[in-house]
Amino acid sequence: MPKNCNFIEKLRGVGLRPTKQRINMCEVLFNREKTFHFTINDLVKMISEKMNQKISLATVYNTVHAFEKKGYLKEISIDSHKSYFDTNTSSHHHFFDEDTNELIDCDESDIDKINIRKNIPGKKINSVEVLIRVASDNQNQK
Amino acid sequence: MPKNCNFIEKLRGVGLRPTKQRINMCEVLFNREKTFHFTINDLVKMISEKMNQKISLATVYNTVHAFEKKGYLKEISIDSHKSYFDTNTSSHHHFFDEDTNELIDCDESDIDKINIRKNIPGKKINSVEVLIRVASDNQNQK
DNA sequence: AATCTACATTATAATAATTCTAAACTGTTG
DNA sequence: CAACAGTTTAGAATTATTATAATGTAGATT
Ligand SMILES: [Mn+2]
Ligand SMILES: [Mn+2]
Ligand SMILES: [Zn+2]
Ligand SMILES: [Zn+2]
Repeated sequence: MPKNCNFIEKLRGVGLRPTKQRINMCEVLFNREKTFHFTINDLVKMISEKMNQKISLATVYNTVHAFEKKGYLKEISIDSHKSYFDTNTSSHHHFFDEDTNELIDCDESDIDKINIRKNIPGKKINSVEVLIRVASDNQNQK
Repeated sequence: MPKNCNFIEKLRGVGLRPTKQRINMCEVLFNREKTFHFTINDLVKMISEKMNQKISLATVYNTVHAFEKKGYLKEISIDSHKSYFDTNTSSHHHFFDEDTNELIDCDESDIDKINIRKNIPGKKINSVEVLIRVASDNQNQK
């Protein structure tokens, strides 16, 4: 199985030119078993390590936003100071570990389907997502 | 029923000095029928109008964060560019209208209780909140 | 293959949001 | 009222993000 070719086609498919930076970014983001969550800073480090050279911060922002617009990434905002991107772009729920600042996907089976009884007139529902904040359980530690 | 006295006591009760700025802020935030959602910018405008004079932006930030820490306010983050505060500090769900950028509370009765089947070892659940993004329904408009 | 052109990358500057600083001010205590 | 600690303030500093404009490159055209 070829490596980059997939990403070249993937990029071409949505009208993005397969540049060196974008292909590297694709490999860092999508060439793995499982989806994951990252911050812009995480990503800059990962790409620089992979490429063994600097990548412009502006390019990382531009490309992340391009990928987001094309549906390759989605943003998950925890609070005004903590924003993550997710390579899992399906609609899904999250645990957020307030001790480690780690974002963890919920499986489909972890939560019952959410039933919304109210609807806003003239509006349709685009997404329904749950955020479950967890933290270390210190009540039985004395 | 007295007006400010309530707020003076409220502030004292959590160890905050009842300064002019804080009392004004309390009146803007809590002296109303219903809870509401606001941004820092909204609030600065509301306070300046009420006080008929400038209030330092740093004071608004400081005081909002003091109130947040004391449990008078909670932050609701929509995405990295849209952060709101809520005078309803109970755990509750929201609709977010992507057309108007308006945040709307869900009533208790609008959503069934959410049942989480998974748990993270050693962690307890602090909150479970749902965000329902809605937008204008243009599919039957032709 | 050389040329062309639109798009992409880059370093850097600009902007926006938030926080810090240090001086002046004010609520509280005695 | 004196004294102190906490608060407000204007403005500076910091951080995150976006804009700019020169340079580089992918892909098409010859
Ligand atoms: Mn905050
Ligand atoms: Mn964004
Ligand atoms: Zn996820
Ligand atoms: Zn609310």
